[in-house]
Amino acid sequence: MPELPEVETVCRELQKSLIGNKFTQIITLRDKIREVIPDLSGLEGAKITAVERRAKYIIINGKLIIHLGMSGTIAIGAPKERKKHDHVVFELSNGEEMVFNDPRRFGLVTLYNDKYFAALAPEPLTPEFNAKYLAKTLKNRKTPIKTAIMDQTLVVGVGNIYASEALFRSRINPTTPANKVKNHALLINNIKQVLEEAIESGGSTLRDYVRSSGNLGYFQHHHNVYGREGKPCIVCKTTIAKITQAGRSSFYCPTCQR
DNA sequence: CAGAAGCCCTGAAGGC
DNA sequence: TGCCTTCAGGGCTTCT
Repeated sequence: MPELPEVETVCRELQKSLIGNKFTQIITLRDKIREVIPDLSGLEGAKITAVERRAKYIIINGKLIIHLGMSGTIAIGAPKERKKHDHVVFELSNGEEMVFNDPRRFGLVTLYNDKYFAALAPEPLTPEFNAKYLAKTLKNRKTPIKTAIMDQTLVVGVGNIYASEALFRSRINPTTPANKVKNHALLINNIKQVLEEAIESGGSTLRDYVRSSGNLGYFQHHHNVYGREGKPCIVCKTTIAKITQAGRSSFYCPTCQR
C-alpha cells in the first residue's frame, strides 16, 4: 500500500508526465469514493505547472488533491477502455489521459482544502524531524511507539510497513510505551533511512513498471520483518512475531527488539 | 485530551 | 468446486 516513498515516486513520475500539459476534460465516473468527488471542471484548461507532495497527498497546481488511500493507482498513457474501479479520467492536452483507479475507494480526489493539511506533522525527511523534536513529542505519550510513529500529527508518511521496518532496525519493541523510548536519534535516523531507501529503489522499480503497464502506485520492496511472521529473523533466526496494535498488524523479532 | 475502537470498501486467501 | 468468513489498512469519526 502506498506510503510516503510510493507517493513520492508517483509524484515524481507525474511531474514528468503532467507539467506543461493541460487537463482538457475531466470525467468523473462515480459520485463518491472516500468523499464526494466535487465538480472538477474548474481545473480544465489551465497549464499544469506544479505537482507536489505533502504527507501522502499529491497536490496539482495547488488546487487538485489526490490521495491513493491503500489501493489507489494512477495510470497515464494513451486512452484505453475503462476498467473496473476507474473513478476519474483526466484527459490531457497531449492526447493522453490520467486515470485514477481505486478498488477499495479509500482514496481521495478532490479540490484543495486546508482541512487536510492543518494538523499534519513535519515531513520525516526534513531537518525539522530530529531527535530533539521526537524526544519532546514522545515525552508524555504512553501509547505504543509503533502506534505513535504512525500518527500523522507526530510525523507524516510513515505507514504500517515502514513503522515496523524502522523499529526493527532500531531494535525497539513495537509495544514499548512511546515515553520509554530512549535512543531518539537512532529511531529518527532509521525512519529516514528506510524511507530514503524505499524512494531510491522505488524510482528504478517504478520506471520499469510504468513502461510496461502505465500504472503508478504499487511496487514491491524487500522487507526485513513486515509480512514475515513465522519466518526466521535475518539477524538472529528467531521466529518473527505478529501482533495487532490499534487495529494494525505489527511484525517484530522478539529477540532483537526488546 | 489521550487512546482505543469502529467505519468505509473490495478482493484475496483460507476454511469447510 | 464453491460458498462463506476473515483479513488487509489510511484516515476520519465516535466513544470512553
